Amino acid sequence: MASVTLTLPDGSTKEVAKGTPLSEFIRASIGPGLAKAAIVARLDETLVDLSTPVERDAKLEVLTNKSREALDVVRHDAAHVMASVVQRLYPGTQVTIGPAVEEGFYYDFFREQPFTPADLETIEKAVNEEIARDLPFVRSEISADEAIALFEGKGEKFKVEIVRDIVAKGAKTLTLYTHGDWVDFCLGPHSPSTSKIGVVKLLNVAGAYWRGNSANPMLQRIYGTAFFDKKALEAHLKQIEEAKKRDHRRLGPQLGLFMFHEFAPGAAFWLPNGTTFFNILQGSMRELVLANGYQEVKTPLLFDKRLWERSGHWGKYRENMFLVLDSESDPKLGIDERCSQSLKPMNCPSHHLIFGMRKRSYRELPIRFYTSDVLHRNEASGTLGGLTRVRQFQQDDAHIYLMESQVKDEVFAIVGLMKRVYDAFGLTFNARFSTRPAMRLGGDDLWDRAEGALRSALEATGLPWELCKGDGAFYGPKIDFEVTDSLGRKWQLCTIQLDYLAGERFEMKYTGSDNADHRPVVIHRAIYGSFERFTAILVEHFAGAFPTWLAPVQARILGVAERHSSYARETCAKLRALGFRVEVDDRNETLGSKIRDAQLEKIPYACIVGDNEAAQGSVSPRRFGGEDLKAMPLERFVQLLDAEGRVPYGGC
RNA sequence: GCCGACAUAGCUCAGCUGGUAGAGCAACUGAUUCGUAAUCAGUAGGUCCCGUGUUCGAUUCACGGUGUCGGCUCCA
Repeated sequence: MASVTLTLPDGSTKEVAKGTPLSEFIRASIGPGLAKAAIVARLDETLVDLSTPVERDAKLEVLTNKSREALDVVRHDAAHVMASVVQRLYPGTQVTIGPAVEEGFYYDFFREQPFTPADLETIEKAVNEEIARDLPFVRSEISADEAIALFEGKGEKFKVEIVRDIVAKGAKTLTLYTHGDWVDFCLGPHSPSTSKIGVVKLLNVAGAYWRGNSANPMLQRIYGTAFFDKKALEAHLKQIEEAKKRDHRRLGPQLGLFMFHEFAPGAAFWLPNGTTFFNILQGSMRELVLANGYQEVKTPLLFDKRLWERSGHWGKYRENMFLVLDSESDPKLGIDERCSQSLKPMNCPSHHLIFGMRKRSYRELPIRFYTSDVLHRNEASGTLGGLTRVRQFQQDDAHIYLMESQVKDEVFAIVGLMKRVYDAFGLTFNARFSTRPAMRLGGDDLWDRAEGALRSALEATGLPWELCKGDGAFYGPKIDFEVTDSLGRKWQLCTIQLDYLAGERFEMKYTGSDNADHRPVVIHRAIYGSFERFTAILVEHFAGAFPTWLAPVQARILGVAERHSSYARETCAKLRALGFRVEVDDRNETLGSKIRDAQLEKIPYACIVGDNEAAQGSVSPRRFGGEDLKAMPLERFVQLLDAEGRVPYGGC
């Protein structure tokens, strides 16, 4: 019998008879321990079932419950098991798809009646029973016709649609997986049997459109998660709890940062502490950009719709714009004809108008206009949520007008500013470089130059980045930055976009050294993204315990007894005069309870003042978290605040 | 916008099948004058989200609306 060679991760090689199932090979040639622990295997680059026969020379890696990819596989297993249970418990329910996702898995079902939380409990229990039954996952192949007949016979319209699509793409045979008496069409791989899954927890049920298209029927998506053992599941649930505690929607009002009201859905009220916070973000960004060649401008909030017609937004994004009704317009007309103005949803066109106010020289370039005006976008009601998705917001928005030859240096400079800002907050980030999409404007030579400039700028920064082929905007390539917060969650904050279209649309031009007119290239860029969203991320990143330079209240002076009030107030006044954000707590409460409140409000320093401090002109600061710095002269505390209170990226 | 859930005191939440609401914390008043995460006592606090309906009677049931939450779609 012919044999083939498998190369193991340690580099050793083993001969095996051709056609031997992997599981056999692992048991016989590596060890029964690993055979028992194995969940899936990687043959060369592909994940495969352990039942797969070995047909050719390959590299082999056996994945066990130590592997993240194996976890994804059993989560997919769990989705299958859940679907089988749901169809048994709720006859008539149709199945669609059910993949593993970042945190677990889901399965989309079609059923008229909604699943209730009680249903989820029932399903979860049944799923875990099914896991305990240790049913093997059995793989089989059938022809396309058989597959269609099979699912048509079951009345599974959605499955039939998927199968037909795959057949249309040229597939002749399809893979099925069966566990117990339940069968699904699926590419796999799956683990050997249900007991590999460990433990399943169902989390919630949500609506989802069939194939993600709002014109299609609404399905019910059941989200769940699976782990190899209970301990890991509990750790995960704890992590969800921790994230909940940090939720900016809860902490924001609690810390006096912001609130919402039903009279203005999607628009924040910035409370005193929040306004201070906002102003710190805004002021430090202003200092930073002004020190780096930007010019701040302010433009109207309300614009004639002709501006949006010129920019191209009126045709495509009118749905999301707040229109202003002309009071004298004819009520019989459509809304489009009755509105001639809208609140601005973005700053770019108004910056373009400033650029175009007069003839520009190449000597002036790059010109950098910075604005943090209020913007309005009429987002669909169902999408609103906290500060991350709002209708009214402000951006640290800038548009840079420059020659193509300046793009590389400019992008490099922007990334440098961004790095300074994100480093200050302890946010790590990675870049994604998006190149020309299929639908695009401009010739290949233009795109070659544009992508080349962006890429070389990125490479010059030395930051890691990944290529996203074809994800660019139709008017130019872009770089997206994704930051990772203290809980490991990723947020897409900003993009640097190259725009070759705006120059045309707004007939922008500058006179070059050749005394001829040229179109400038435009760069759209923001570092925070929006102040609202950035605030939300920072609140959750720091769990509300901001560093001294960012804290709305940097220190609170606590009198030990009421007779220390006047000294507390004097001290507070002195610190305020020096520009620090300080307040006094001279309520008739015990020191312990005042300390507790300062701690709950996450104020960086609680300064205790009593008889000793009043006599010596000192304070006894206690750091957030409990560290007692003991009595120190006020001047020393001033030095401390001064050092910690400085914005790490303010100015130059 | 779509699917589902939720909305009770400032906050966190009780309130079984319909009979006009309760706790803790916060607030207020008084006592207490205190040294690093909650001093004690008392008082007050409600359009049970809004509207309509069913009912002798609605916080509770039905319908409509608003907002919020979990998702989908969207995010120039």
